[in-house]
Amino acid sequence: MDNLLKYIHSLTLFSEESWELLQPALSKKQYKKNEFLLHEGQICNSLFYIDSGYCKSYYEIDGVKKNTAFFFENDIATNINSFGSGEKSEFNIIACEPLTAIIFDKQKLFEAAKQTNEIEALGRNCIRLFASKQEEFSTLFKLYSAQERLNYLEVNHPDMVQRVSLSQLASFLGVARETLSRIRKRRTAV
Amino acid sequence: MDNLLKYIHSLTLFSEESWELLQPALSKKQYKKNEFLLHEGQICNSLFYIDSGYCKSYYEIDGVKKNTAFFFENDIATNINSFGSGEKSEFNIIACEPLTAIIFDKQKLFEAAKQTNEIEALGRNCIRLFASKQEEFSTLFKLYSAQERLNYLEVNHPDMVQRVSLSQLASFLGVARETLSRIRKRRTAV
DNA sequence: ATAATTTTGTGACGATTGTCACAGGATTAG
DNA sequence: CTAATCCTGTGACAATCGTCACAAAATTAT
Repeated sequence: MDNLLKYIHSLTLFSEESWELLQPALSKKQYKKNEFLLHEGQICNSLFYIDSGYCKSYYEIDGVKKNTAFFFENDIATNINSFGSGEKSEFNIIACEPLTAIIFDKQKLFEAAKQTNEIEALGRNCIRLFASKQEEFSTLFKLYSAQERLNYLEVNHPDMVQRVSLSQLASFLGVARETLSRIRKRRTAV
Repeated sequence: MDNLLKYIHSLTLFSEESWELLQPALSKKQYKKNEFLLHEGQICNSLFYIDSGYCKSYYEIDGVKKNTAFFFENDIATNINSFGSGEKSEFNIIACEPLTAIIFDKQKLFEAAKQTNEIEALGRNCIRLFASKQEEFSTLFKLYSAQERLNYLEVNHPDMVQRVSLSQLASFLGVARETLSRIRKRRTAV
């Protein structure tokens, strides 16, 4: 739980008492590679703090998998829409490596948040960070070409480019695997 | 303020007392067409509830304006990253029509939220909705081609397609104006 | 009402991308 | 270690898209 506590302190003021009150809402879980954190059709009642390993979210449309996000250590993974509205998830979240997550249970988190303002603020900050991240990647597509998007990732998220395979990254960047391979070739040639 | 109150009630439980407590954080403002709600370089200390009219967010890169979002009646417009972190905004929000907004002041909203859980829940819900919307549009680019994206907007956001001019919409969809014109031609021909 | 400005449509052409196909390299399982 | 599987690179070709240019249409200002 050390990483999580550091993460929380980086976000907001958090007393030891709040930390104690938060405990009932938390549970640690190990996932094998290719194990689902969230399955299409499920309702998402959790925030997944990624302690080690990484996972991705993807839609499956006509049998084709399309990656929409990657979540690494110190990220919160969730389906924010399903989590908030109680609707079924339209996408999957799956471990790409052996993964350890600390799971925030929605119901228990809300109960804990009633008891102290700090937990409430934590929840709000997590959602806000999540929204910022979505905004960042959403913007990428409107501002930049495929080549510039790769460039952006290499500068701003080098870990992603290093850890995620080309095929998987291509899907996230919204281009064909072959295209990304050629973009990379063009770039390194320059 | 009628519209806002309805909007709030659609989101969360809200007593008359909370409504009273919220008032100091609210102010109504009229914007002319092409007036800025938020300017690049400013820190965003507001949530803008759009009462009437609509606005857009856009980046200006090398003199070229790129639209990243449109906000219509009953939407909340803001720079969620700047609002949360206090960093300067990298983009603008500008009225596309004469516009009436009800502005939530960050500082006063936080003070009000300390007094009642309902206001706190309202703030959280606004941010969550905002995150959902970002996620929705972010996903569009990873799942669909330009033509399919237009299709999606026509089905799921017909108001946007109707009210926003082709050139402006093209920028939002990440394609050239000419391309969108041709896509539309192709589609109506079928 | 008229002029000025903005928006849209379209042709031409080169650049980029998607798709199919296949081969070589890397990784994983047994 | 060997076989099977997955991942990556590349050629060919068609489809799509961006850019430039200009004219027509629509909107706005005077």
